[in-house]
Order: sequence, then C-alpha cells, then structure tokens
Amino acid sequence: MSVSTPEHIKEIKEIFAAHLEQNKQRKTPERFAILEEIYMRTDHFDAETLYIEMKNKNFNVSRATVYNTLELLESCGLVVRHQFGDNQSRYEKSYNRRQHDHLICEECKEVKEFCDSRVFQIETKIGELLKHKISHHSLILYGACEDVDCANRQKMTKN
Amino acid sequence: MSVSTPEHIKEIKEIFAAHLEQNKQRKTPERFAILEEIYMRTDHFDAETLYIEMKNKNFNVSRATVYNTLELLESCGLVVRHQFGDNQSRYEKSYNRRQHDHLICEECKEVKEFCDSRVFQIETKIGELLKHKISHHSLILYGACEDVDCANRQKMTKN
DNA sequence: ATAGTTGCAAAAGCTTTGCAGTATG
DNA sequence: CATACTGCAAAGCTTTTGCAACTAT
Repeated sequence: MSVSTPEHIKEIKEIFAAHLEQNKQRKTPERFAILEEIYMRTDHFDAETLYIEMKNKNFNVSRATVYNTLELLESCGLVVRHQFGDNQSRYEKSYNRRQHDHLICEECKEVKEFCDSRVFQIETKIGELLKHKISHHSLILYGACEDVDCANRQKMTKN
Repeated sequence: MSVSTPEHIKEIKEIFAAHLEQNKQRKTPERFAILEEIYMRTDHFDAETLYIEMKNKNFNVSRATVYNTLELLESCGLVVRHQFGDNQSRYEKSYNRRQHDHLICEECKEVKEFCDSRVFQIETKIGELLKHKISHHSLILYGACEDVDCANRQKMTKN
C-alpha cells in the first residue's frame, strides 16, 4: 500500500466534504483530521491504534469520534473494514485502490495484498447458484512466510 | 449442514478421547458433553449461545470450560472457528465434512455454505507468488437473498 | 437559534485469567 | 495423591451509548 500525496489527500477531503453535504452532516475539523491521519498510513490499523496515534500527535479526539468517523468513511467508500480473525476490526484506506484480498502470515502477522480474478468468478457463479445478489466478499489466506525477516517481525509483534 | 447420528457421535467421541490421551489431557464429562452438544447442532453458533443452551438443558458448565473445550476441539480438527464480520467467533462441527465456504445474507443474516474449487487454485497460485505456505483460508460472500422468507427471518433476527 | 457532534465516562459484549476447590489418572 | 481441570467472579479488550457541553450551519 503506497503513501498518499498531499494533492491526493486534498482530493479525498473534497470527496468526503461532498458526501457529508449530501447527507446533511457537518464538516467538523475532527472528521477531516481523522481522514487525513488514515490517508497518511500505509497499513491495516485498528481503531485503538488510530486513536492513540492521534493523541500522541496532540490531536485531541475521542474514541467515540474515531469510531463514528470510521463508520462514516466506510459508508462513503473511503475506508474498508476487515476482520483478520482476531475479533477486532481492522481498517485501510480505499480510495483509488484496486480491490484486493489479503494473505496473513500466522507467525509474524504481516499482511500482504493480492488480486486474483477467480474470486469474482466465484462471486458470480455462487451468487447465481444460491440466488443471492452478492455485494462484496472477504477472502483471507493464512500461511507462513518463507522469509528471513519473518523471525525478526515475530519479535516485534509479540507484546 | 446435516444432523449427526448417535453412531456418528460415538465415533467422534472416540477421536476426541484419543486426542486427549495423546496430549495427556483429561477426559472430563464436561468436555464430552460439550462435544455432544456441538454435534447435535446444525448451525454456526457462538460460544455464548452454546453456553446458554447447555445451561437450559440443566447441564452445569462454565463459560471458561466452554471456551477451553472449543479451543481443544479446534486444535484437534473437530470444530472450525469463523469470523463472520461481527467481532465475534462462530463455530461449527467439522468432522467428516467437506471443506466449504460461506455466503451470508446481509439482511436476514442467514448463513449458506458452498464449495468452489477455484479457491484452491487461488491458494496455490498466490502461495507461490508471495512465497508463503498456505495453511487455510476464509472466504465469505456477502449478499442479499432473493428469497420470500428473507423478510420473515429478518424479524426473527432483530433482537 | 437549532440540531448535529464532540468528549467523557460508563456500560455493554465477548473472551481470558486467577484462584480455590474438585476429580481424573 | 499429584496435578489437570472446573466453576466462579473479576478483569481485559474492543466497541457502543448516554448525556451535557459545544459548534457548524
């Protein structure tokens, strides 16, 4: 996942602003600060991490506002929410990003992204078969890195 | 998902007993009662539901034992754990069952099962591409029933 | 001015843990 | 009879909610 440029962030803020106007919701500084923080990130973060890191940057937001804004951003498609198997939601920015799925190393917890068009063939076929209109999917592969850095990352993850 | 017959359950208990012996763990009545309760079910249940229903049947188990036993059963392959997008674990029996994935109706929350071999093609290809040894996957399709009973089920789900 | 939002703290929901008592091997 | 396991209650985490104060429109 790549870093967003300042121009990119400006564009995204405009999209968010338009969405808020359309729904008669207010354009508060907190909402835009959270959006910006999210688009500065390149990882798959949880709500608490986002909250803590904003606090660390001396931006005073509450957890309630973080959760509220994440939901808003999700509903307007600027953020996607995932469940990586640990009873906690993880989020990532999604504007201008190709749909993709995730591979998680069970040892070092690293998240990698991939695309495979066969998943859409499955959506189509199973949707027809089971008579459902499929709106989206979640595909997660779990595995083990064949990677020298895996052990190092493991140490960092254990806390 | 079909109901397990008494003979079937007997066989599964033997497997569990063997597994416990191998790992020098004790064959307690609670563990077998929980196993039996699970194999009587045909749904995708959460730990609390299992706990409550055992209480209702006047079988006195604790939550701690339910969670502990679910973990044991998962590690010996008699139960699989899923995350259907709501920050809560769901379980289902897995002995003698073909590997399958899930389709969830976002309106009535009904869970349907399906098989599509293309997932394994994805596993193989992406495993090679990203140099990971894939151990398992989770694929969930989210959609909407095109189904007359969907609305009825929705009413029952809202609580 | 008015009603949508915020921050805070409390509550809620799922899961884990500590511990004293119990029962398996 | 040693120690793994159980039940209970408390604690831990993530997420949601209620409400008074605030602020965008």
